[in-house]
Amino acid sequence: MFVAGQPLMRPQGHEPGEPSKEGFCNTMHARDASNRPRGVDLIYRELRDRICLLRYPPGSMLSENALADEFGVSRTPIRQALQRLEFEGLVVSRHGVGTMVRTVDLQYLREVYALRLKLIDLIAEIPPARITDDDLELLTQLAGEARELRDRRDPEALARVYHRFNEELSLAIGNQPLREIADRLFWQTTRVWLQLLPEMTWEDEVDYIVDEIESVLQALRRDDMEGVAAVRRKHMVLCLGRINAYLEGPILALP
Amino acid sequence: MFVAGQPLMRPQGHEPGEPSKEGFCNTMHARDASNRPRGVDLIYRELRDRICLLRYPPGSMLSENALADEFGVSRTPIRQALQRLEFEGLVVSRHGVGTMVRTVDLQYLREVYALRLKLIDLIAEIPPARITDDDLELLTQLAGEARELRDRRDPEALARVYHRFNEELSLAIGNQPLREIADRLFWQTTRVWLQLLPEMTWEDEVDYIVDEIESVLQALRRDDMEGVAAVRRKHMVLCLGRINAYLEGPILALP
DNA sequence: TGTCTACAACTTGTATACAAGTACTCTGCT
DNA sequence: AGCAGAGTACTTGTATACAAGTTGTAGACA
Repeated sequence: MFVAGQPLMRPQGHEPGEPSKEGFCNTMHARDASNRPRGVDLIYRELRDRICLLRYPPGSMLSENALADEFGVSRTPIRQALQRLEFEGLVVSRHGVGTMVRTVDLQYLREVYALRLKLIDLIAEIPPARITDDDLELLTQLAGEARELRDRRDPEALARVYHRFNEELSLAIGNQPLREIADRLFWQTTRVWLQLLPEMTWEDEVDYIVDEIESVLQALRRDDMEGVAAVRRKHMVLCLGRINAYLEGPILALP
Repeated sequence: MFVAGQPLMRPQGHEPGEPSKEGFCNTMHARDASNRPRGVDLIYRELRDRICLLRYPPGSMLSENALADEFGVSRTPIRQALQRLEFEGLVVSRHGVGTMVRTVDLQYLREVYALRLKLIDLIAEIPPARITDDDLELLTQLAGEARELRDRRDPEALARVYHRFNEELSLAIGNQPLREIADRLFWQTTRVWLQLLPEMTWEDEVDYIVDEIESVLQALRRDDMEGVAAVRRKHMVLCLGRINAYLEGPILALP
């Protein structure tokens, strides 16, 4: 059945026999030479993006057969990607019925936002990973891309910018399990803002995002992680306020 | 490809078309009438227990074919369970080689423990779920079971008691995503203590656990969640101290 | 017309055959 | 002896056929 290996833990380094990779990740993602995801991971990311960019709105039915045809693979890898999306709460599968993009449960959304607010403080307390000049450069570029969208209403593009912004900030989290958690919670909630964006004033929303990116950028230049946390907290609360205004009941009762 | 459903989120309640279930869970687990897991979920839990009880020591190779034979199913459900275990960081699969129970990475372990210590405080801050008398009764019983093990050295049984203790406390976490996160982190770290238990003094370890359960019980009776957090924090730090004593470098540099 | 039933057309879940990859062994040569 | 290389016996990953389940619909019948 199983071969009893050395029952001791590995003192430091990497998995035995595993090729040395920078940024050893718990859930290792398959990547090719150019560090781009491939295989099942590529499918997973593509589907996640489609869901979180509302190309698959909540309630949509996803067909394993159709996806298999589109990606040129069999149902097996598709099912793996969908199973992962189900673990992360973005879809739900039922035998004989189909796989549906989950609608957002308000109670769950409240709890996720309450948790994310708390985690922002935690992230600031923990010594951050090193920020390179390239990272700051990318953030500057993202702020520019967002600003350019002010005169061209393109919600999906704006959402994509925000996703990249979040991805970049995630890299600064100096605690790997916390980073994984923060990412999961982000993807669980990011659809809601985009869903309500048509009801908002476009220019205001662009300005909010530009302000958030630039404020974070300034704080990062000062190595002021508490400042980053304050900015993110402020914008999250503001965003929640705007969301609350368009929902029947308030999403989050602030403490 | 997909049918555009109602693009609005569901105001409250449950998934449309989903049978009303108490304790709506994000990652819904298949259960039969008696609320016991079945199918893939049963296999997943069984394998997770075997790994965390060290019946599959770190470094062991798991054979999909052997597991399929043992559980009387094909490789497909086995692979689903293993994939989930891989998401949660307990095993690692490599094409052409096999599926190995992961050894514990010290750096990752440090980060998980640091995070768990922070989350304990968070759990206390959030309004808890209601504790029933049945829960208190179960905790009392668990303390008794642990006490009985003082004269019968049975590490696996003691670990099982502690797992049930943690499972019960998890139910008191009033924030569902936080509960899921705390559970995952628990299963990622619980092997380490058990692994080093043979080096410890058996009676002392039993006493520690009995003390933790009973102290938590007293705090719960007072509805003192901050007290529960204090007890858990204290015991986690103590446990870390004992672990540090038997490892080359300290696992966690306490702040 | 309303209702109940059987069926057909889907869906996801499972079993199985095959492809791809790795590691070890045994052989043959230097 | 030492070493290179083909081959073999495993492993996981993928494709496909089939089983199980659900839903809507057509049709018989009251």
